[in-house]
Amino acid sequence: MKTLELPPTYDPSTIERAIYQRWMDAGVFTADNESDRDPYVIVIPPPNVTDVLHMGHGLNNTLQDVLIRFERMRGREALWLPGTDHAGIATQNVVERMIAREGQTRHDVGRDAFVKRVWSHVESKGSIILDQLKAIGASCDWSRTRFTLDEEYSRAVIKVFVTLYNEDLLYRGHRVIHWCPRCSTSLSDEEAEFHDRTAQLYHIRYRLCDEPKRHVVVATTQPETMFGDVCLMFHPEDERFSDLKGRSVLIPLSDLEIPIGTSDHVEQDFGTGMLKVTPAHDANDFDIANESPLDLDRPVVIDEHAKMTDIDRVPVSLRGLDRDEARKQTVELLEKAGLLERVEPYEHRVRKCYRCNTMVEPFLSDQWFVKMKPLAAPALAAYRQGDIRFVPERWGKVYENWLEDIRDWNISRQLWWGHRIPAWYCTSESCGKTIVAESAPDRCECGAALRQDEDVLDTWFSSWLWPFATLGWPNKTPDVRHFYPNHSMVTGPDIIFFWVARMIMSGFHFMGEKPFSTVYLNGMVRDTQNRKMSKSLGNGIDPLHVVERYGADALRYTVVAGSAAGADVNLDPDDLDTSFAVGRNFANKLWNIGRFILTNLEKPVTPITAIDAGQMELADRWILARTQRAVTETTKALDAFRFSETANTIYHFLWDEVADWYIEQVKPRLGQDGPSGEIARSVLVHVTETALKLLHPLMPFITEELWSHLPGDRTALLAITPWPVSQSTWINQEAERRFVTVQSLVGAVRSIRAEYHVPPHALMRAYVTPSSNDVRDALTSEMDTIRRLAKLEIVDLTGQEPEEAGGNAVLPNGSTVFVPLGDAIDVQKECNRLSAERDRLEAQLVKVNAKLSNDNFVGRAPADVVERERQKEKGWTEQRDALSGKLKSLGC
RNA sequence: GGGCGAAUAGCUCAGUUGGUUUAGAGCGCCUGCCUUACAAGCAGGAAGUCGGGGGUUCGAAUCCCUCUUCGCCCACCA
Repeated sequence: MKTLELPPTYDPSTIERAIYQRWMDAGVFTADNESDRDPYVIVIPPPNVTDVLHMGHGLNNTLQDVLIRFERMRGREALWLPGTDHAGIATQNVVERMIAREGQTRHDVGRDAFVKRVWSHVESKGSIILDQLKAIGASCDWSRTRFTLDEEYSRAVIKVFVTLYNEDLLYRGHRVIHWCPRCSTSLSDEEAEFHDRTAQLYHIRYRLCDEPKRHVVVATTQPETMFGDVCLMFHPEDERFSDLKGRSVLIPLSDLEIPIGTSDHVEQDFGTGMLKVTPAHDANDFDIANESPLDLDRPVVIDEHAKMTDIDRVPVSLRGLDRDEARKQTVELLEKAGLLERVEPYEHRVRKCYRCNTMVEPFLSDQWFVKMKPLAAPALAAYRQGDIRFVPERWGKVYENWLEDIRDWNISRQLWWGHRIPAWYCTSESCGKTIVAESAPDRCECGAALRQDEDVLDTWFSSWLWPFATLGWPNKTPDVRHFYPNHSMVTGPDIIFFWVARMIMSGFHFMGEKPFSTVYLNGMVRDTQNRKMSKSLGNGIDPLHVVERYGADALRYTVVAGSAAGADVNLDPDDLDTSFAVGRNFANKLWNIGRFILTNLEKPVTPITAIDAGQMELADRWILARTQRAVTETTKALDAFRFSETANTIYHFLWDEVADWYIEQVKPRLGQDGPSGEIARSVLVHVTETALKLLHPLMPFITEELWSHLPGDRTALLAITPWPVSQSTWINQEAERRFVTVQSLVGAVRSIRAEYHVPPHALMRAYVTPSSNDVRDALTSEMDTIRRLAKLEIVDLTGQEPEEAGGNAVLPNGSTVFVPLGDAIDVQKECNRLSAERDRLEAQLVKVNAKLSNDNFVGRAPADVVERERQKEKGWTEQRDALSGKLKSLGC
């Protein structure tokens, strides 16, 4: 037996570190790929190496750890695979900002030196992230930690690129993509996020060449792109313009002649119904120009720095200007020339870079794309067949809609930090061959030298392989065989498109099987104003800070209890005491329960299995039954990903039932030598053990610590102790019912004492009229408990009440309680209370009577429902009659 | 333009397929207690026409319709 002494206050900081070390020393997090046990695998959504973790990670990783610890205790071979993401643009931006402070750009530093610089930054940040995960108790298998730019992982990424290319699912295309002028890279559709914005809609006059007095008005939000116009288009059925087809107009200011054509894509109702087509600066215009029978050029008038180009089409005074300045000056010039008809405010959406919030520019360039339609098909089918399930379900629809009209994925980025694209171009102009291969060939077949593509891959093009590349794929490793597919994926709904959907696609394509079967989408952590927590808003909460102040368990409990069914969790960054009070208080309560038990277990404890159930008291049978209910409910809730329900179930079991009732009941028994004491100690230890097991996935540190102090052999860690099974033999409805009677009697007496302000230490008498023999037996067997907890000297069960004034109450089962008050009673107050009570009962009786006299109800409702209503009616009638009697006796 | 979500006590939210609920919890509030595990505690208590309106049903916070207010996602009306 270990020490029975615990420090009076719970100090998480010292305990948590030591406990984590014990888990590591015992190797309980390390998964065995040769185990006979059923695997259970979660791969971590790899945090970006750029930043330290925030509260959102705190929530996300706590939920994963809850699942992993639960399944580990259940006997599965649990693997939680940790790692980090190189986060292409985000990380490159951070390091660029660092060297900008030194007055340099990445081009000054040079590619190799810059990448080296990023690596050293990443190595320092990456270890902080892993330490943070350990601090919140994450039971990851650290021996399998991965990074998306690891050598082995990179091989998988390159292999995937080459494979898709050879399968004709990946190609180099020339088209208009989203370009971030600040990051100077292309972006995928998902990376260019929409933002609402009020802009100006400029109505511009284009003069007709063959009829100079007449002009055509075109509405646009971007007049500066007009120099890149190649034609105007109207809808073929638009009669307003039917005479214009085949004629031509002059671009204002540059006086370049462009034709007028028709296209189905033009909306007749928008603007003037006439569209300016600027193929190099609008993806739709690019398509329209491609489809058009007209022979159209694609002039570029805005460059990669969002400045006007210096081609002939652009007026000299505008060349080299930034896009905003160019717009301003273009509008002024138009106004001067009398070519601006009007300007109106216009609500629309613009796309911004998801990393730096800069407005993206449509930009015509060569990029690599993945053909997504063929990859999406099996991913869609799997969802529709129910092979992959989303929790909460609604996110499945979001996933489905996206896959249904998925578009090709631009995967090349004009960055230096990332996986270099494995494509080489022949430097001989006459040959011009492109070679895609896993390793660099020396020369082109034609003998000329080769030049590797300068670009790197989208960071998501590596993370979409995470569920299997982390296991060693493309090698057929034991890990791949044993741990694929994974089981649950726990992440945020904001990356369903970026990551979840693409993982499912790559899983089917490269592994022939889904990567995981359940996707749990946790909510966002928000502040009191419902804003996302972010660095820029300064409303973030550092998980480490919370761990230092209140402990990891308090943090974990708080976020788990607050996250019902994927709902957002609100926390106040300015008031951590309040935000984490629930977890902190519960941890403290738990600690004190532990302290009480340990200081009261000086006598030997008999195993529960050796106890004669026939000698148990009512309270023992009751708490054992409640314990079994807690086991069943907790297991059910965890199986269904109902995290907050799990938290609530254990909380109320431990606090309301174990602490407030059972411990109070057994206090006098624990030190006794006879069977009553022996049983109390035994049951208390059993109940505590079970509660600690149930709570361990949520609050691993404090439960492990308390576990180690409990009597018995504690060499085995709680983390790998088998999950409690439901023992139906302990379920005892009779005991539960009877103990409720005891609870309600004690409660009723306490209530009467409080109402009449009876001094707390004054002993009183209670006269009870039991409504049945069952109630009488229950109260008789628990007489001592009732006397002690309700501070009574006499409990009279004869049903004979003395002729004096007193307070009374009716128990839920219809029994009545009368407590004489002597001089303390306030007759008027008591009369008011009783008549209010009777009125309430009358109202309820009216309702239930109506229900029961309704043939429809009696005939059609299930028999047990009807029976319940009858019982209600009976009980309430008795209560009402009893009250009437009381009122009369008080002379009201 | 489509789609989704939210609205329940002063605050933050539970309420799983309609019926073991006279709608719950935590915080806050009121009353009384430093009862030798815990004042981060104990006991008792007040507080809600479940956003408005209509419907289905024997029965609705729960299902349907509609309106109002907020939030999110998607979409080639420039």
